[in-house]
Amino acid sequence: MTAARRTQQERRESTIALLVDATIETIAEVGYHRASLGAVLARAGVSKGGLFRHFESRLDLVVAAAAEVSARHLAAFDALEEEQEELTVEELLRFSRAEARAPINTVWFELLVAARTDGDLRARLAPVAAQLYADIEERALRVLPRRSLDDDGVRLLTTSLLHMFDGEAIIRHTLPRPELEEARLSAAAAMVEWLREGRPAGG
Amino acid sequence: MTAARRTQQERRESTIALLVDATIETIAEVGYHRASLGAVLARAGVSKGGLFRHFESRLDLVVAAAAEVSARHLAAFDALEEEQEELTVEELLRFSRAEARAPINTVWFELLVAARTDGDLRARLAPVAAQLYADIEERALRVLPRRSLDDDGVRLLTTSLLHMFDGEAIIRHTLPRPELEEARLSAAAAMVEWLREGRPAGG
DNA sequence: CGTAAAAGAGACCGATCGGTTTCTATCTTC
DNA sequence: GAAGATAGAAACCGATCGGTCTCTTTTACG
Repeated sequence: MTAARRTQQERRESTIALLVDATIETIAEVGYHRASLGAVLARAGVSKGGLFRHFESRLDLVVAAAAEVSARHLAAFDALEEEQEELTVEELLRFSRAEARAPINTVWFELLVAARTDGDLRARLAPVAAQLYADIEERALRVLPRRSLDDDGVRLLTTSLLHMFDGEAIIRHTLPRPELEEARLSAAAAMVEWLREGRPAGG
Repeated sequence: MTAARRTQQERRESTIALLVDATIETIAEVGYHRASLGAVLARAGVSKGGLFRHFESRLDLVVAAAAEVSARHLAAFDALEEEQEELTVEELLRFSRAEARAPINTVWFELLVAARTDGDLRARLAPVAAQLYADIEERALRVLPRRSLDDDGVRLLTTSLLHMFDGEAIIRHTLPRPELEEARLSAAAAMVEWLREGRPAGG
């Protein structure tokens, strides 16, 4: 049972991918503070020696996981956009909410919350977060046809809704409120429709 | 240098208060997963024996801290309400945002995020969260005069704004965006004013 | 092939974790 | 005051943490 011969680069990249995937899954499953190297390594089927060959520290590994989560968010959106030419506001909001609730996004929360009290993590996470939001807002500007909303308005609206869905997603694990959540999505969709079309007067 | 004589009840309650306060401060400062018993005890100036006399486990201590955080939120609102008879919408929103950003509220986030992956914590936290939201919504219903918004509408609006401020507060530590945040508060205030007064048509 | 470099396995390290146990100090009750 | 109960201090426990070190396996290159 000899393993297929691989180049060093292939070996390297596949091990790194195993580790990053396992890190995301482990954090999603047991949380950041319980996602020990031991737990990650067991899941990845890699040894400590293998890990520290490619990552200088647990922090490095975790930052790589954050970048991967970020990339997957964007890829999910791009896939949606590709398979459906015209997206309604409600479809956009349902997608955003689903992403906020997705298991990989819990990794994002875990890291953001941990970053508050961990200067090193915060410093490393900041550029990843900045790039993610820039990419999200770029897509929002592209995909949301509108009459009376300028670019800054779209950015404000987009980030406000993301924050709302994020906040909802966090507490929902402990205090779910299905009726409120459904009403919230409908109300948000109505509001966005109304804002983009140009309100009758004042505001 | 003999200590003043205290009853057992006084000793007990003051020690418990020391521990709960220290737990809140420690979680706020270093996060949930680094708020070890050692760190809490050092801050409280209490020994391990003293802690385990009153709390069965770290979980018990942490749940007591959550309840205290919840009580302080409500007390802060009640104090605001008392010192100012008429509250404008903007004042209400600024208060809500300030509470979402307050150090003690970071304790709340830490626990909510940890609760997702910790069934015991989640089970213990759920009733505390349910009571807190019930109390918040009760106050919202009392304090928000309105024409065209029913009670469910107020609940939806209140929780949606809280979620938004919570989401903003979380990412703000890593990715602050002061201009957006200020615009967000203004826009939210305008929206609430408009909703409570009764919109001209449709929606 | 042989040799050097890269990748990976796993024993090992000191520190720290939550929790237990033992013993002392303080308070209550009579 | 003495006796019993409550509160608190601190040594101690096994487990686990992130990280290092040494050694083996796999690939690269002549």
